[in-house]
Amino acid sequence: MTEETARPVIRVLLADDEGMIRSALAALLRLEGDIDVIAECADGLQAVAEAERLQPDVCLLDLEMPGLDGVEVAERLRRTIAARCVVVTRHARPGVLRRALSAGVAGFLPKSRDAGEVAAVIRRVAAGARYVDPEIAADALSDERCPLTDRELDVLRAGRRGETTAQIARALSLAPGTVRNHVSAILAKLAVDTRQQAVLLSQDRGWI
Amino acid sequence: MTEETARPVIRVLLADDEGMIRSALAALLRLEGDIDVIAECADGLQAVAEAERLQPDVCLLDLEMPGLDGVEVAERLRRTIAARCVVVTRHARPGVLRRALSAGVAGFLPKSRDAGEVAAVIRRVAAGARYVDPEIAADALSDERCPLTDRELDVLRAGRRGETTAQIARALSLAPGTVRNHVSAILAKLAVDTRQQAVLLSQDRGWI
DNA sequence: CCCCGGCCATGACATCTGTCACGGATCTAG
DNA sequence: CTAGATCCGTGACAGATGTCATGGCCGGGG
Repeated sequence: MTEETARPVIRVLLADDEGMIRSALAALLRLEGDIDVIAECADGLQAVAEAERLQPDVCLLDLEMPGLDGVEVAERLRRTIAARCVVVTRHARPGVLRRALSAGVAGFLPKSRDAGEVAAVIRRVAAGARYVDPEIAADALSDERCPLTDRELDVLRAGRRGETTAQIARALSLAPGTVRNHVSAILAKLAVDTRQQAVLLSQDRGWI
Repeated sequence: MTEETARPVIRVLLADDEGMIRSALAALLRLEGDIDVIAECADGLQAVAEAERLQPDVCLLDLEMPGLDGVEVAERLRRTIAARCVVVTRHARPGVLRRALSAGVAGFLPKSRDAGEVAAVIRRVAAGARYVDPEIAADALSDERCPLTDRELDVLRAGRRGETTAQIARALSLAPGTVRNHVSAILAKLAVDTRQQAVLLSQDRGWI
């Protein structure tokens, strides 16, 4: 980089629970002259803490992390620091993208893309632009929004591990019959036959 | 590398369905003087075809791939070419390790490890040694084997997406009552309450 | 040989789950 | 205010699921 003033070093925080990809991305980014990886985090809470401490220019956040996921991290950081966030995800679905954008995320990149693109996206985002993967963006335009009501999503979430009706009812302080009713509505709306299929479909779409 | 004769270049085939980690690993490995990435594959079938065509020294295989998974690829290659295989996985469970070792895999590395270790493992494996992640190996020694019978595993697999009893019965050419009986045995053995919990537990343990 | 243990398969029965019709609460539009 | 729409909560009913007892089939000992 010959023009340090025109292109100052971009300070990047990296968060991904998968050690191999985290370290690989960090190594590749460090090869770029204008990018400085100042922190590597393995979960969402750590990412928030380090970001608030170090005030990076850009946060590169994996979506799937224990504790807080990438979008939740971005949402918290929006209120406390000025960093711009890029969310990277394995399962890039329109629902997830919508969630990310409404959390103020500046970049959205599926892990199916080449690692070489990451540096380019970081530069664009650091320069104030937004970047959304074109393919996902196209999908998001012509897709169906989640047809489930809030309470139905609660029920689905409470039963996503195969919990029994009685357990869900206890967790949400409802009568078992009410839970069954919600489940019934969910199955009808999603046009599937069992709870498990409803859970899989909703996870696939990024609704839960 | 000053001694090319003592350390000839290791020809590596790389297979991972996640483009970002595949390209990142390829880029890092190419920085090593003694490693040559000769192929990058996105799924198991492609990996088998390319391996048989190019005869690599080492195959670095992701476990989770569409089509054939990493262990299945290793199993096929064992009979056709001399390449040694390293399996890399996100969910490193004792059951998976056992499956991998009985397929003749020479190296086993979870994705929680640092990307820098990959090159070292490739060198050791290429030199004829075996490498198994010490942490997983320790787990594998003191663990419980799958208590389910073959037929019970069939039923579990056939119902892993939330299929209905009737659908499972049709898929396996059984009476619905028989399927319910197997399911009942599964739930008792795994000490869980629903099919979905049984599926999740078994996937977690690497049994299906 | 016969018995035993494991696995697979089946039908009857009890329980759980999904469906339906209903009432109450809240919000919006007219 | 009232009508309509939407969502939440509930109980009664039918059908699917899980449990149990039973029998056939094989392979390994006594």
